[in-house]
Amino acid sequence: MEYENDDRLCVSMEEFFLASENGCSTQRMGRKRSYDDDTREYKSKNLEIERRRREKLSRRLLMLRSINPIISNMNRGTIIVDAITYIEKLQHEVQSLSHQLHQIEATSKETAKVKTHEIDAVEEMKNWGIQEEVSVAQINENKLWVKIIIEKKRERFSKLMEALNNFGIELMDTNLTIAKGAFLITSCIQGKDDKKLEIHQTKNLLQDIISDI
Amino acid sequence: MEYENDDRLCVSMEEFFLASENGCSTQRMGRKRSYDDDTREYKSKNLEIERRRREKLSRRLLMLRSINPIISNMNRGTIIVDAITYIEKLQHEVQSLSHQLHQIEATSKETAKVKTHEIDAVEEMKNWGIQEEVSVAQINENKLWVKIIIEKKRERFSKLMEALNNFGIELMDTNLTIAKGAFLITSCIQGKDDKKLEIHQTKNLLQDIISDI
DNA sequence: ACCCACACGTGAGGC
DNA sequence: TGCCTCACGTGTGGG
Repeated sequence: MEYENDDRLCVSMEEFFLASENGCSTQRMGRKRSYDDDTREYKSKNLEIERRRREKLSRRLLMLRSINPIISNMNRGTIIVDAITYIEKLQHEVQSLSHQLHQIEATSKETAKVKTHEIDAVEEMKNWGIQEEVSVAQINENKLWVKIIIEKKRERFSKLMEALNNFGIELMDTNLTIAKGAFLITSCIQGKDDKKLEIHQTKNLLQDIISDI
Repeated sequence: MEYENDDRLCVSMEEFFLASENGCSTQRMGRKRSYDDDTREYKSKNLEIERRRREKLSRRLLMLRSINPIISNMNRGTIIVDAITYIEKLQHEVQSLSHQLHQIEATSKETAKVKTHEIDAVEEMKNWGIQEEVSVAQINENKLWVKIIIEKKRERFSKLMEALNNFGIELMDTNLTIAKGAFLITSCIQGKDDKKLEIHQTKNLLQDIISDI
C-alpha cells in the first residue's frame, strides 16, 4: 500500500528483492500487527520521511557504484570500499601524470633559462657587418651546394637539419662554423629516393625554414 | 566504538510485538530489563553480527570521507554525493592530463622516429677508418684549442655545447663538420670570469662529457 | 539447517 | 517546538 509510488530505479538484486516483497505483499510483522489493531495505529510520522531518506541514500549509493568501473561486488560495503580504492587509484594516477608533466615543463624551463645567455647575437653580427645570406648552387644533376649565414640561435642548427630531413633532403659533408654571433652553414644536399632538387625551389624552401626557426 | 560494552540488549520477539500493539514506546528500557532477567533472553543471534556489519560500514564511510578533500557536510548522504563529485573531478583531471601528455609524447615520438634513420653512423665511421679523438692544445695563457672527433649522434653537438657552457667554458669560433658518420669539432675555448683552464683537466672533462652524451 | 545482506519502523539527539 | 540524521534490533529472502 505504501509502495505504490515507488519509483526507484534499481538493479537486479534489490529490484528483485523489492519486487518479491511487493508481490508477496507481506508487510513487516510489527507493522501488520499494529495495523490490525486499528484503534491505535501510531505510525510514528517519521515513517515516510525515513523511507524517503533511505531511498535517497540507496539511489546515491547506486549512483556511486555506476560511475566506478572497478566493481568487485554490489554489496553496500564493497561499493564503498571499491570507491575508496578507485579514488586512491585516481589520485595516484593524477599525481603521477602531473609529476611527469611538471618534469617535462621543468626541463623546458631549464633550456629557456639557458637561452637568456645569448641575447646579443644580433648586436654582434651587426657590429661585424655580417649579413644573413642563403646561396644555392648546382654541383651536378642530383647534388646542390648550399651556404647559409644566419643569426646564431640556440637549437637553430638542429632544427634546420631536422626540417630538411622532414622535407626529404639529405645532407652530406655538412659544415657549421660559429663565430661573431652568426652561424655559417655549408653543405652538399640531395633529394632522398632520387628526388630531384631545383635550385630556386630549394632556396625558397630554405628561406621559409629559416624564417620559421 | 563504545558499543562493545553497551549492555543494552534486545527485547524478545513477543515483547516487540506487544510493544507495537500497545503503541507503548518503552522498548529500550524493556530491552535492558529483559537482559537483566535471563529467563527470557531471546537475543535473535543476528544482533551482534548486524552490529558488526553496521560498525564496519560506518568505518568504511568514514574512510571514504577521510580521503576526500572536498567535504561539504559529514552526513551519510553528502559523504557519498561528495565522493561522486570528487571521482568525477578526478576522472576529468586524469583525462585532461593524459591528453596533454599524449600530445607531448606524440611530438617526441615524431623526433624518435627520425632517430631511427641514423643507426649506422658507427658502421660508416669504421668503414672509413675514422677513430674517435680528443685533442687539447694551448694557444695562450687563457685560451685552449680543442679538436674532437666523435660518432655522429642526434643532438650530441648541442648537448656538448650546453655541457661546456654549464661547466663555465666559453666557446669561440667553433667549427663543426659532419661527414662519414662522424662529428669533427674544433673550437677555441676559455674559462668564463677569468677562470684558468688546465690542459689535462680540460681533456679529461671533455672525455667525461663525451662518454655521457 | 546456517549465514549474509538488506529494508524496515522507531527512539534518541542535534540544531 | 519541529525537522533531520543516525543507530538500533529485527524479519526475511537468497545462497
